[in-house]
Amino acid sequence: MAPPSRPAPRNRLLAALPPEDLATLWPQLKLVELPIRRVLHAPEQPITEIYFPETGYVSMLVYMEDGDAIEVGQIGFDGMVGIPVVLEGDSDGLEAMVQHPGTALRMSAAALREMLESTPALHSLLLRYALVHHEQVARTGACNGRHGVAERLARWLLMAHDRSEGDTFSMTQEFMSMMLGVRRAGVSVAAGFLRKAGLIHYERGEITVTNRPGLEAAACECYGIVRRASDRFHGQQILSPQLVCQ
Amino acid sequence: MAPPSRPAPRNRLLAALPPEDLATLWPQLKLVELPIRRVLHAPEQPITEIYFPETGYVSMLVYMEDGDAIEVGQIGFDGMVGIPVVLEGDSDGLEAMVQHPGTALRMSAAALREMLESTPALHSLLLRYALVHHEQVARTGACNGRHGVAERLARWLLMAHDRSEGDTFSMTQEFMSMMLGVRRAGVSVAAGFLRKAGLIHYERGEITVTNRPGLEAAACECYGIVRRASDRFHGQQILSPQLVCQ
DNA sequence: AGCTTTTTGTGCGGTTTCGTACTTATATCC
DNA sequence: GGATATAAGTACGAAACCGCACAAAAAGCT
Repeated sequence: MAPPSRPAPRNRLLAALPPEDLATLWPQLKLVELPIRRVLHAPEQPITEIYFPETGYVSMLVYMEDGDAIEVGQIGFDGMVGIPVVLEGDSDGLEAMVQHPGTALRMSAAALREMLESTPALHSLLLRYALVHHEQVARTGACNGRHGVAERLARWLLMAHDRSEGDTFSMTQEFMSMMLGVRRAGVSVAAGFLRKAGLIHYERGEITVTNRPGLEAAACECYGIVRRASDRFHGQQILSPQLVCQ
Repeated sequence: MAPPSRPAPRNRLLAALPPEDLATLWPQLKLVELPIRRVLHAPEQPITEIYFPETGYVSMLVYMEDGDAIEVGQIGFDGMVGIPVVLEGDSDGLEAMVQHPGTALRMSAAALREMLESTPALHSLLLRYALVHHEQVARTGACNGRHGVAERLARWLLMAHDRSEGDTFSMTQEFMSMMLGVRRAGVSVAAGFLRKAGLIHYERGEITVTNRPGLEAAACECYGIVRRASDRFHGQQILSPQLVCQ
């Protein structure tokens, strides 16, 4: 787990940095594993490490009094985990939990704070990312209030697909029901609907997207809106095939 | 509408600035009216003016394809309208609409951008405010997904009460139903429930909070969580009576 | 092989909310 | 004063979702 060698990082924020800034940042970064369900940041706890995912992704969760949680955002290789540090805070009320295992480049929050002061391009980039993420959270919250389970499930699967490597990823219905804030039985019915329509295939925790355009049609508008905002931010860089729209 | 004379502003962000920074900022600020339903920022449109409300407050709204909207945040004298500018963006996907009329100190986005560079205390303050607001939006979104209409209405009334001057404010059920993203008939029933419980009184668009502790008990936990996060941010400054917890 | 655990499908009654519509009461306008 | 517009209460069938429970199938463990 020594500092990785020098090829361009998969993380799109790091990849968007000017080469000289990336070189300055590099010694601070350490390649770490993101094991499934690992909590990277707990609610109201000081954030000491920040993460730039390379593969896999992280869910931002709000916990309710009754112990139930609901997802309000996802962060994969398109973002960073630890936005409160960029906003000069120590913590926030959200939990950051690994949902799809993978790897990330990690650095200490203290080192990031220093870097932000000395590296204007990094500061600007992360602030603008914070804005894009804020839009994602706002839209997700609105979607929670107004769209049905099947539409939201389709949207959620598309978001997970975007941040996965292939068309298949591990995910139980129990987990999905937690993310969407609904009953597992509700997910079972909605997922059955999507499967009968030939959009997805799944079996004991392994989900495969078999018809992505169809899934996009089944999802609510919120998927496309958040996705386009993210694409606009990341600009016209070369994207992985499944991240290219339509 | 010339620059106002020099007493401490009601806006808590401005009031929290070091006096010398406030003095620098002052010439840029202009006292303006916030007429009800005025759209300060439209979705995806460049933000040219930012606002520090003194009285009244602004709703942050997400619009759906079908034209319906839902509120994801409120900004009153505890905040600023125009967070995307602080995050080095031009716009976001939200609409900022005046919900309770009042006044604000306004400045151009361009002037703010300059100030942010030359005034570290302002920059830091507004970034930390952006974080608090982000928490509010995240929690509101989670609340939309998991709590019922009556609980959310109680929460919403408390938030409106916090940002109003007295115990009475203007608000039709039609408007509330839009904010909560539910039917007007649903608000009618929920509001009737709160009235029968003696918590509020209302009549043709005039709502009065008659039992605030009772209303707090009727609301979901989300009110207190967001409120405490805001109080923590604003620190131990002297608060207006109705903003003091319990 | 036999047991346990995990994952998924399904059913059912109850509750909430929706969509829509109709009614009543109060302002406002001419 | 009468017409019109606005605000609010209510009703009712339909739909979505909940809580719960049980069954079946697959995977893992001893």
